[in-house]
Amino acid sequence: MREVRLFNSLGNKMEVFSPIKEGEVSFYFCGPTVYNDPHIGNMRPVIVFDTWRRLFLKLGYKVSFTSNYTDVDDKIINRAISLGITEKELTDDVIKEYRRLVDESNSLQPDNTPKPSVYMDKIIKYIQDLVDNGKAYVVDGDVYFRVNSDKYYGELSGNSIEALNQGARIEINSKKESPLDFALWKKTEVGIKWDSPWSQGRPGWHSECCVMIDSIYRENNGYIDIHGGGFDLKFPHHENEIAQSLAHNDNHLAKYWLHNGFIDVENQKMSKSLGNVILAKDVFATYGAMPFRLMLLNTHYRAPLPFSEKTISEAQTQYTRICQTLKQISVKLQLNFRNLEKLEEKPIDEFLDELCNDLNTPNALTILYAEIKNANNLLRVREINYDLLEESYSKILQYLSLLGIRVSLPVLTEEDREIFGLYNQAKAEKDFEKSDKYRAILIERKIL
RNA sequence: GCUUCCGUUGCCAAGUGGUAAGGCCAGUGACUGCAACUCACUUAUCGUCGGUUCAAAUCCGGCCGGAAGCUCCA
Repeated sequence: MREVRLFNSLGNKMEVFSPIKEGEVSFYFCGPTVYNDPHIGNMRPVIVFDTWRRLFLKLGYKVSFTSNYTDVDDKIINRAISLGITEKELTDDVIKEYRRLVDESNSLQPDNTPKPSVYMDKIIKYIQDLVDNGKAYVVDGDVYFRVNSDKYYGELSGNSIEALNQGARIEINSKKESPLDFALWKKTEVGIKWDSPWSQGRPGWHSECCVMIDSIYRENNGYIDIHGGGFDLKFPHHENEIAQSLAHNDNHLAKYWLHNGFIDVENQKMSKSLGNVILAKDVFATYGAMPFRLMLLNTHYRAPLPFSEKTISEAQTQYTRICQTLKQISVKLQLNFRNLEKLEEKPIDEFLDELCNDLNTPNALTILYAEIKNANNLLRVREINYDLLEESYSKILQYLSLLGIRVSLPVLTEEDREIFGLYNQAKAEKDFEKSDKYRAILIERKIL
């Protein structure tokens, strides 16, 4: 199998991918907290990790892809209260919208989409295990993880317990043994809560992913190949996940940790407090989901991505050109009675090499553009070489499929072919009035 | 303060030791009945100072500038 290199945040270096189980990839990325309309930043991991997924599938791996919806959270409770609806009504709505956006971005839906609310028994059991083995302790109905019990703590983020202690802010919560300890369970008064051995309350955010992975991938002792998420999740979220997994299963939860960069707006992180949040549905409606996806792939997934009117409309231009060329090829091939249903898949090694190098989509796109140019050159000559054109077409379609860029192409009917013939004939006879008429029809049918 | 990362042409963006990919915009030219599309050509020595090296955008150090994390956040 082709070698895949990926940058492992755990260790901060490039590594050759070697799956836990031959030929299989278990993949998890931290999904959204479903309390609000997803913004464009939420879509970056969706699209980035979907592209990774497509690559592994193409290479012949059996991929198990999981992404959670965090449906238990203070923000959810607060918003539900302010809207006067239940938490479930709110999260169901947001999940529905999120799934729609995933579809629209041409990302494959995950194989599993666990939610903490339905894993509550397992979460409680998991926390109890940590209490039992001394890695966690109970105070006043809260349960905290004992960070000092983990001598490797800080491995992922490059922090050390000493350094973190220095930088720690003054803690309001003095119940904890150490300011670095984090909550596994919190006793609560307000909002949805569950019974537990310690109190009525809710689990901490850091435990949820651990438990769901532990549960879904139990046969692997809760150890998966790849865990992804945004850069900001590295610390403390992922650090804490690793700490729990080490304490519970004696493994690092995932062999490879992948982190995608942020989308910046006006050179700053997009955040609610800055008031620069841009909703995915708005961008999709204005510019289209495919240009948005293309814009993301224009930049390497680990790099920050500046979002602006300029970057998105540039991607729109690029997308339009790709579509235009592809449509022209498709029509030409159909007029030549080529069977587009059963295209022979031409090798695309060069392209795969780029993606296999830590998903270098910018370089992969360079290859795509070269092929587009090649196709355009094939199209503009008088005597078209249909074999070469078909080969080019096959490659471009494969490229786009790997990148998850969807293009809608016309399927010619008998009538279409006829009109096309008449159009060409009129043009040859220099009857431009007639040819303009046919051209208008062809344009209306989205063939030209 | 501590941790992580970044600084490449007008804009976006690859390249991470062997002499600067690609895209957008712009300009020139070509094709064309008109329009659209398309094609060809043109445009940077890599924040800065110093070091290592036969050779550095690429490694090391200082400085300047920017972002993120340390607190809910993709």
